[in-house]
Amino acid sequence: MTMRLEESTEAPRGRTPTDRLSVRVRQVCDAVGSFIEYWGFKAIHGRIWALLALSTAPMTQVEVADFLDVSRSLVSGAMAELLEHGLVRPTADHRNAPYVAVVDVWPTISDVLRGREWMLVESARVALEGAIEAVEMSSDMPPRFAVERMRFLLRMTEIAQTFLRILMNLRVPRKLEGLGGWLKDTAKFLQGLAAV
Amino acid sequence: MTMRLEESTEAPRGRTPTDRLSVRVRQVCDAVGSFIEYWGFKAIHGRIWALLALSTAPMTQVEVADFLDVSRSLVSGAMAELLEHGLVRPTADHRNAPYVAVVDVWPTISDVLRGREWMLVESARVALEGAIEAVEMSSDMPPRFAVERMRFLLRMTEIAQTFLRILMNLRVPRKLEGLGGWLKDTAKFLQGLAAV
DNA sequence: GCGCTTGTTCACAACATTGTGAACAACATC
DNA sequence: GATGTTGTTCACAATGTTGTGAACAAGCGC
Repeated sequence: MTMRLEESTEAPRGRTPTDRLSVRVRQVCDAVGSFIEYWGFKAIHGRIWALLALSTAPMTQVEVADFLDVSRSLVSGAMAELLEHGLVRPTADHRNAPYVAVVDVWPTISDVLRGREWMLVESARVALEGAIEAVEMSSDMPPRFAVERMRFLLRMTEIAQTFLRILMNLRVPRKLEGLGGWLKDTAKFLQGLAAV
Repeated sequence: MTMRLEESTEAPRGRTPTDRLSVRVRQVCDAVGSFIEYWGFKAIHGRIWALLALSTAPMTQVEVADFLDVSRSLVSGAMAELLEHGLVRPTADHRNAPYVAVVDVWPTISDVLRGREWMLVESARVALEGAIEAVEMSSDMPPRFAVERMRFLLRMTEIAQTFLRILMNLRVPRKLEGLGGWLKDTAKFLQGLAAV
């Protein structure tokens, strides 16, 4: 992963707007891009989504490409993927309809957790089960591998799966006021745990 | 990120052990590697750590390289980084002391959260503040960018920081029994939230 | 139809990442 | 010391990722 925290000082290529506000907005897009990149998407997805989320009007791919100073081909591909994930929506169903951001991103995060994280934990769990079985078969003396360590890790994968299952079913409040209370409860609870 | 869920069927290069148990253990190492790769480390880190964690005896770099079927140079570099992160420990302080895994990985996870995630959120927050200021300066009519959207996102970054702060101070129980109760409490709480 | 804009596709360039092998340095043992 | 083993470093190959530009397709307005 490349950390792109510094803003770019390169000369813009063409119709890229350079007024104070646009520059600031582009910085936000870059920051969201870096953030989202860390979570398994590509930076360009976050940049496009952030721009659409901040724009008052729907935007075409050309407008997005110009604003973000990237090629139209890059926007085209990324937009198709955003659409697939339901993170972006065309404002009509004809070809050239401009796009808006879908602000409620939780369903997508939930999908990502289900799709990737679950698979990773599950394959670790299966591998551990296989290894435990193999240890019990073998009659190494002295034993090369610690079966109780394996059982510990196996238990950890099961715990992780429990967590993921719960997270996947979690309903995060959509509105900010609801979220505030939700956050407060959760924070208080976690702080209690921190004191253990 | 490359998903390496299938096990390798290539012919081993040299002294790589191929008995049933070793193959299973190697599968576990690969699974842990894939998992940890997703969390911002390299797969090789996870593989080495898992191997040391499962091994009953401390291992030298050569033994690790042979078992995992990779070059010594790769192990050397990765081991240095693991040491730096405190995920691995030499069993003595002379040069050729074999290594063992540090099982308590929470401090490192905490460091990662502080180091990367915090920076990412913080730079987004700063960028948003800048953009909000720029909007208030400008007198666009009609406005091109939605300042209330920005405020919403700003609030989200602050919430994320609250969470991260709490997580960073969190004490996760070291022992499995303690962890069981901890997990149970947390799960119950989260399930409560899910019902909101 | 014709021109113009928009979106898509694809081959490729630029770059980053991961792992290798060979040369070397640091030790241990004889 | 000589010898062998272990760990480190570095230039590099192999591969993957990200973004480009040009060619093309699909619409829209005339």
